[in-house]
Amino acid sequence: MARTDCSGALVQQPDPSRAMVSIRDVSIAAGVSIATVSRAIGNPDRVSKATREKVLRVVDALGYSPNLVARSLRSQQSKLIIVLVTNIANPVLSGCIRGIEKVAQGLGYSVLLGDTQNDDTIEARYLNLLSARQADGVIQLSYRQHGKVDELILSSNPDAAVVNACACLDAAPCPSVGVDDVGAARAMTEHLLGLGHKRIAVMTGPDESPHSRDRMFGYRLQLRAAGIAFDDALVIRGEFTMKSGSEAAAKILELKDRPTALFCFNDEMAIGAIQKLAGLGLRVPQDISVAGFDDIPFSAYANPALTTIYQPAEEMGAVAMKLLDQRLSGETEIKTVTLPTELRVRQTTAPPGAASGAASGATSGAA
Amino acid sequence: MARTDCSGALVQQPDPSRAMVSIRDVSIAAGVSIATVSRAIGNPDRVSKATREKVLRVVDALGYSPNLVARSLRSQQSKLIIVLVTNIANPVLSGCIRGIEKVAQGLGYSVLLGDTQNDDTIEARYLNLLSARQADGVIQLSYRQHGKVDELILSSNPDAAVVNACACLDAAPCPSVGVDDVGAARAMTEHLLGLGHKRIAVMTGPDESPHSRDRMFGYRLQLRAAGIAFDDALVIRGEFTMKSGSEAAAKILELKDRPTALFCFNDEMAIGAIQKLAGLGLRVPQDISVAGFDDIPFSAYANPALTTIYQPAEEMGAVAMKLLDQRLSGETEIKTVTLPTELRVRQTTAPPGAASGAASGATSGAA
DNA sequence: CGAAAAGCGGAAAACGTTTACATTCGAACC
DNA sequence: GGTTCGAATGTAAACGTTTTCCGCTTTTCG
Repeated sequence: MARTDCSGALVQQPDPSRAMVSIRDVSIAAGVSIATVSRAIGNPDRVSKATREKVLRVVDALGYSPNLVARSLRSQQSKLIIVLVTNIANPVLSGCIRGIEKVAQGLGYSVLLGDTQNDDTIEARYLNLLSARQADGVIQLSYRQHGKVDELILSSNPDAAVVNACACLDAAPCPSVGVDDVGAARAMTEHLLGLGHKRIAVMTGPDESPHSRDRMFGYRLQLRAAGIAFDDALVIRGEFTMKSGSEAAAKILELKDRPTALFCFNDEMAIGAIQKLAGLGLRVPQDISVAGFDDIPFSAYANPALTTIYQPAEEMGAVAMKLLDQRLSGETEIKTVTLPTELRVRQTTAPPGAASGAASGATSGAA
Repeated sequence: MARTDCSGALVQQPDPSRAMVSIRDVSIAAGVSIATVSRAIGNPDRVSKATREKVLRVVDALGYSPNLVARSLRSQQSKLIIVLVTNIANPVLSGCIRGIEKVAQGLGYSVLLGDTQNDDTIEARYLNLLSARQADGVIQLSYRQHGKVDELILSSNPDAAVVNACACLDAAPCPSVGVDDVGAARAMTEHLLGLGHKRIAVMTGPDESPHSRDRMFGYRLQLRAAGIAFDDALVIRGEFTMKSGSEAAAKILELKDRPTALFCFNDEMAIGAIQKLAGLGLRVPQDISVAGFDDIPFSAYANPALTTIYQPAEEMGAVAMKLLDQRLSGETEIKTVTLPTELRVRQTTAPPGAASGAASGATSGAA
């Protein structure tokens, strides 16, 4: 009897019996051997046209779809890749994931996402899928550096199909894609210096993070280039979250000679900081300029719109997936790709003590 | 020769030979049969203590880890589940995913994330993993209703292991978890009415979205309860994005009798709308109140902080995963779980024409 | 002390494919 | 017309497990 689903459409039921139809069923129904069915599907030129069509008709009629598990077992590859990410809610990382997925589609891979939550146990669980042959490769998408990936995979098997993205470029003994954190931080510092700021505070993430380290390095380099002495009192430590940015911002007011600009090492921090500064009666950018890093989607819509550094997240993901595919195809060279960032000047930065409201507004937020 | 990884640690190499070590290798090295090795690992009580320890020692020494593909083939389950999501960058959905992952961990499942980008082809690709036995079940996490899930899976196999989350509760012929959109929209409308607003505009998402439909229904219900006639001119259509919210906000000013409040059906829209309204010279909430829906993390840090409806995203994910597990364990009853929402009054809503700045500030954003 | 029961471990089938090798058959070549 | 070659298809091994069915040894109990 014909069933009607909730959308009201009349639906065919190719396979009335519950049991899964296998290649054997197809071979019997088509009157050929199992091998011929397999060939008709995977190597169409190895069977005659007549046979191929007959088989494909039966495949259709029976609603057969090959058991990928069996195929994996036999062919020793799963066409599955794992993406390890410390925090799926991070906009940069999720942009990167989207880039990975898009390229993976085209290359015939499915993407298994593992949210490690910065937990070694969970990370190890996912990596186990690699050694258990349930996945072909791994893209590591995170700030953590000495996790299980290094330990479990690369050290015991330097040829493992691992690629690094959105993390430090130099340390990992595997192909990587990322941005020039040092250069980008220099550009932002230069922008602030160019506006006339002399005392520029920075808000940094955890010391272990290579991003913290590299951005700090860029900041110091550019200060030196401008002949301004680095002042450790202007360094505020926090985490890469809005909450932490909000909390840490209070320390700004405690400084005796209050800085006129604040460079936060990511946008969430900056957004949290701006909220707290506004609550404390400081106007941004009139009383203090604030800059971020990442250009997450919300930054363009923040009020005022955030000056920040754009990272090509989606493109990083795309490149990472391509690198992984090359690796899986036998490429052994360890490539490192650096993608360009872009300074996006919006409304949170202005000359110190500027009477006029917003900055020149060169790049408006809402595209 | 001992290798040193980038972190400087000296690393053991349990398996110097490149080839993967199999259960057969273990059985030979331990001097037992393959069956015994399998039992020692999977059914520890079925072998003697002495044998078990001997085997496990060898397993350790050789660095053996079972081939999950072979195990899947034999045991007919992959311990993999697929999460289909229309947009991974959506904060509600990524919160939900996190909830799924947490529960999945505990139940021994790994999570395969599929970003469908609202594309039927991609969705079908992922669903194919189900029929190909590469995955055990699916959690559909999206607004789209008549996609391939209904068509391919449920209609031809009503018992398929599919669970719906964050979507409409009534239509899907499968277990679901979600919130009471109608009730939540009523609560928000009541809040605005309670502040004294008479002309409340709404900004809705695509008409196909069950969220649009239900939230609109709640809005109208509450208007009627308050004896206020529904005015179609106050309905602005858009998409659930900041960009769309920003664009649609311009229409507010074109209305002849300008509304004093704007209820956006998600937070992104509201954030986009506020940005545009501010740009047009309207102060929020003094000149116009704005409310959102979802309570994404940024809303508490927006300036001013957004009044909105909190959805328990992570908990929805957790429940969805539990429902799926029940389904996979043979449960056939189709359960529907509704989780409570919460009205979070922040700074973007105030009485119409209020001279004072912000609202009472009952619930401050930064927790 | 003998028989039944229980504990332990081995042999082999099965899961559903892919593919190397074998077979068949017709066509082409000398 | 016989030999050779190539195309088309079939046979069966292999992928690495889990698990059923047995048989052997040891214990338990009458």
